[in-house]
Amino acid sequence: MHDAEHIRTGTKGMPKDEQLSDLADLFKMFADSTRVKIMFALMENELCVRDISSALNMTQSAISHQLKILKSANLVSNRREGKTIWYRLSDDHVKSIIAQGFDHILE
Amino acid sequence: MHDAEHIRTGTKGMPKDEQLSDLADLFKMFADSTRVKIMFALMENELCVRDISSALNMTQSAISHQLKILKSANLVSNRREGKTIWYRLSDDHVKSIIAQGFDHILE
DNA sequence: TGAACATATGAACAATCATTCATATGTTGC
DNA sequence: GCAACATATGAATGATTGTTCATATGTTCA
Repeated sequence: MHDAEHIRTGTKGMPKDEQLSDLADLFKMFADSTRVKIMFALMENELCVRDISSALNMTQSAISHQLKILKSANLVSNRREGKTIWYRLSDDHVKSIIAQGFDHILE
Repeated sequence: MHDAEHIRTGTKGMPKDEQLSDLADLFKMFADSTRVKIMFALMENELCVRDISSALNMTQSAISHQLKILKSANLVSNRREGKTIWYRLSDDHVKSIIAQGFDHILE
């Protein structure tokens, strides 16, 4: 099911400190409601910064800062098309992680 | 696969603001390496505070504070047995969420 | 080239948060 | 009751971080 099945099942011992730090850093990306909203918005369509700003009713600057953070974590990618820059989720793991989180919340 | 399948697949629209905040709050619990290490340690066995303190080489107080936070989020539970208090993961979602995170990291 | 638009970025500020230190609470056995 | 042990808790502090404001970069079109 998971590449990290041995982790879910608790076998093979504790990973290295650095890996657990990386894991915490990954979850940090999902630990802010603005970033979660951005990723959620990107689940359906590619969007430009202004689309997201108005969808979340937030400043262009705030969104831009967060997109940069998400990009540095390789969770979103972008492409330029003239003046506008289109953002998208980098891969399906984002969807999986969010869905898994919802599973816990919706119980 | 998931209770929140419609989320993973991106159908049914955007959840309420409060839900996305709750989601961010959940991931906040995994966004600190100390807490991740604690949860990891609890994957195999029930442990008491002192067990965890020495396993992570951290202060009893620091661990106790984090355990309180994890407990308030219903991610860990405990039971008293004389002087010692045993902690355990509340349910398997914790393992699933961590495993999912590792899937992304280990790519 | 210059104006208009879209996005990025740096500095500053307020808020959040993890750890430490000191101390309190709770439990056991004598 | 009292000492010894196990854990919890409150206040203080240093570090991290999200947003804002002002401004810079980059692109198009006339």
